[in-house]
Amino acid sequence: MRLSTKGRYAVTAMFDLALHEQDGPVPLTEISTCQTISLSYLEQLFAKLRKKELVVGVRGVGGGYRLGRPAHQISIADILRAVDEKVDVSRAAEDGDPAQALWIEFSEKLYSYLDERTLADCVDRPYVQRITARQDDEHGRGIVVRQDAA
Amino acid sequence: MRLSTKGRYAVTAMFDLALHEQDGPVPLTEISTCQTISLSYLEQLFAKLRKKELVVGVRGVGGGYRLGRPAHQISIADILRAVDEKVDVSRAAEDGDPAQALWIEFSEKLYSYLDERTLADCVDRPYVQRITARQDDEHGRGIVVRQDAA
DNA sequence: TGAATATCCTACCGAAAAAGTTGGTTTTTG
DNA sequence: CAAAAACCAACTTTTTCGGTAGGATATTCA
Repeated sequence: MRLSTKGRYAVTAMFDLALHEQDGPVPLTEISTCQTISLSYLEQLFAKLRKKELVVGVRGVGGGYRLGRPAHQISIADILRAVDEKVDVSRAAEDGDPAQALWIEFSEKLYSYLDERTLADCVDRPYVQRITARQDDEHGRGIVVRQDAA
Repeated sequence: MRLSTKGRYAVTAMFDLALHEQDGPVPLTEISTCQTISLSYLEQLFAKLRKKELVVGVRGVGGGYRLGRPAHQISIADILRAVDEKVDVSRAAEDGDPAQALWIEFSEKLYSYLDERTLADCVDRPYVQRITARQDDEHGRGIVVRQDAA
């Protein structure tokens, strides 16, 4: 189990894709500038996400990335596992140490918790829908904070 | 938020202390040999735990470490925060990016989940079943997907 | 008193991971 | 063709992880 800034980058990027799911593919340049992550680092993360089929790349002008499957079928744990590729929760399950056994028990609970949390759970809420609705009417999507919505 | 082998070391060590709470202080040499972690690395971790008053050191022969307070008052999140000392969950809360906002929302839920899991919960099972039964109507896995509770 | 046990403390080290950089190539659209 | 984008690989820098080394201090017990 691992959860660091790397995982946060991946999850927030996936949030972004989920938020703009109906607007066609989201280019990484947008996420990069919007979230101050280097483009190439994002590319490396998305290579892993694509390998796990959590995202689909669309090449060429107007391309970008889309979700690999519906948002309610992608859990946070899926995303973390994809970018970490270190799922050895049970490093020493057999040595009979009680404290180790308790850790395994705990981490399994944590995983099942993270497996229950889908992108749809996190994104589909009225508050966010209102925020993004303002952005989506414009095709630009560059700067997030607008002064007026004319 | 960060969760890696470092956090696991700290948590399992704290499990150990909680398990032997009534047997007097537990020396780090014991945890070290029992769990194949280097003594000095453990000492470094416990320096941080002691700074946050999660443990109390007892010097001299027959010494070791005891819990700093009752097991039901120490959460897993407490332990992780102590050894990570990087609690900047809200790295850019104000820049208005919806995806970032969603991450903050999510990580706060995760933290509150980890804050409810105390050492006592993990070590002393029957006691905990009562606690968690109070939290979510469904007993068992402790899956808290809904957050309607005000 | 002195030896043994243990916490406490500081500095340093090597390996690994994280994060970013550079410099491309393909694919697609206009 | 030019621009926008995914794709790809090699590289560098920075940080963290886990460990090593060498102590100092406190306590117990013979």
